[in-house]
Amino acid sequence: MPELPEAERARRQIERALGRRIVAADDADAYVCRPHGPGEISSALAGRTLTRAHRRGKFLWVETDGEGPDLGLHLGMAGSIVVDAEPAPNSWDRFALDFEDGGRLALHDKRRLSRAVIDPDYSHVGPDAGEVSRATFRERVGRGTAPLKARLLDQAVIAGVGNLLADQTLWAAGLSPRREAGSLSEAGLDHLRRVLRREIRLAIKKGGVHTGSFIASRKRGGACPRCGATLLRDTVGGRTTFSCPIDQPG
DNA sequence: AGCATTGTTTCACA
DNA sequence: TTGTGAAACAATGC
Repeated sequence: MPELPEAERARRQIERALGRRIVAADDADAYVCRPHGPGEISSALAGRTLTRAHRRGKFLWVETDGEGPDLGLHLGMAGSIVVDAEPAPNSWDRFALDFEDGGRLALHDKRRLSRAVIDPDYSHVGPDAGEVSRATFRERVGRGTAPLKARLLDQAVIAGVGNLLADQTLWAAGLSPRREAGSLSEAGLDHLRRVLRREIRLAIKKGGVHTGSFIASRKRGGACPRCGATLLRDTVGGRTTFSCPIDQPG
């Protein structure tokens, strides 16, 4: 599920764990915790306290007290953050922090594409899609010959837009996913940014990108919620893409 | 059985 | 430089 709205909800979960002393970390999954070896994250965090939870796009990091390191977290394709829940027998907890008070913060992921890293390098990540200024959005998104959707999905351009949010936003803005990014006018870019911010805000409020008004119809043979036309399915930017041939002409 | 998948990174290639 | 496509990663669901 994780796109920007899910990552923000995860950040808010992490906030519930601030101020509690860490006893140990379960970092046994060497793939999720790469490049760290077993025990490395645990020894880096034991005795520390989480102080602030941050997010840019889908990338999360948590500060620790004093000279402690940051803990970087990413939800990958299917991860979520669960605080103070009993680990079920067959829970897919790929990483966890155990607190002195008996509580627990778990990175839950049926797949294993999520990440936990000490002092993550997020220098390649662009400005957050929900906070980027109008001027910055214009100059970063409104350039190049790539399809507009590919531009939106590029986390180095702006951070946080995933496949579903991209389709939802482009549909709501009436723009074709294949539209050349650099061909949009300033007014067009401003409109796109407004729509994107609205969709992000709605998705955070309603519980995730899957609540988008377009997403329920986003399947083979689905009909456009606005005009009823059969949706177009193809591949843009390497990802399966649905759009309305009538309402997203260009 | 086979294919698709809400993400990221890397690499070959145009 | 810029962009594209594919592969790899892991595991589940249809």
